[in-house]
Amino acid sequence: MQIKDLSQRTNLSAKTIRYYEEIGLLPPPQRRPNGYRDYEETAVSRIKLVAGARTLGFSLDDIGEILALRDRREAPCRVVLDMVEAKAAEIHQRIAELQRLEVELRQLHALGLTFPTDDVDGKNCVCHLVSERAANK
Amino acid sequence: MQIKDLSQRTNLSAKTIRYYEEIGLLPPPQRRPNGYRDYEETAVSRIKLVAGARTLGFSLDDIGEILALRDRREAPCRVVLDMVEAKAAEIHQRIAELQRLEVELRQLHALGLTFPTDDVDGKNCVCHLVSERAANK
DNA sequence: CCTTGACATTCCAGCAATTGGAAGGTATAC
DNA sequence: GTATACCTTCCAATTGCTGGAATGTCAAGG
Repeated sequence: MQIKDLSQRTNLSAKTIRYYEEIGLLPPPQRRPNGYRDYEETAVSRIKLVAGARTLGFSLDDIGEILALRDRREAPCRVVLDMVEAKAAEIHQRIAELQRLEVELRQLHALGLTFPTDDVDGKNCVCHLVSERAANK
Repeated sequence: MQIKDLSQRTNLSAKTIRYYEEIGLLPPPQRRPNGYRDYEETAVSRIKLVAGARTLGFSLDDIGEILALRDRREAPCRVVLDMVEAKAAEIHQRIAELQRLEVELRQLHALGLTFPTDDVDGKNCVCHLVSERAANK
């Protein structure tokens, strides 16, 4: 299987697949006499695991850990389960932060509307409000 | 004013301030005879604007735009107001994405718990579920 | 006078996860 | 022979810093 085929079957670009190989996530495949990479069927499932984990928000580092377990013939399921839980918690927290930020932006916008919009020095407009944030936070 | 003083008054590291200068967000300050940067009072408000905008989630590119307006003596308030609104919308969308992701992670975790945790080949455990995501999304 | 410490300077490298492009080789069809 | 669609490697860019190395400056204290 050429890299293009693998790419199509996993929805990852050939570029990305080569990159994963470079950083050690994928074992270097056999090469054809012409130097082309020649993948076996097993590469598909390995990459699918990587791609699936990526879309769930896991870092390549995390994924490397999972694959390392599998390569040592230890079942990674327990670890993956824990990681999934941790990632959910992490995202939960990230959401909370972003929600706070959104509220703040909306408030800033509302307040900014009550100010003139032609204040070059920013002494009395939304820009001033932005500047003042630095000190308060 | 030395860079350290400026750093303390803006809560940005000296490293960061130098970096901002390097990418053109801050004008190169005067130098003392010994080569040290010597800032004027105006630098404080400029950096505060940058820092405030950063904590609101704006990119340095966005901020560069704002500062460019100000430097041309055009009031940036209108533009900033629009940017604030756009950023709020952007974050709103990001939150929605993350919420979908969190739900998915929680569901995956719940489902994964019903599977054995000692499946090395990943044929029947949470790992398999992760792999399958790639094809479906 | 010398040393110590806290400043300052520049430049180089690295993080994460790709992506883009250049420069070149190869395989297949027409 | 040539067009095209692959393939290869390597280098650079993205974003926003941060760390470290190597070096210079300045003030205080013994």
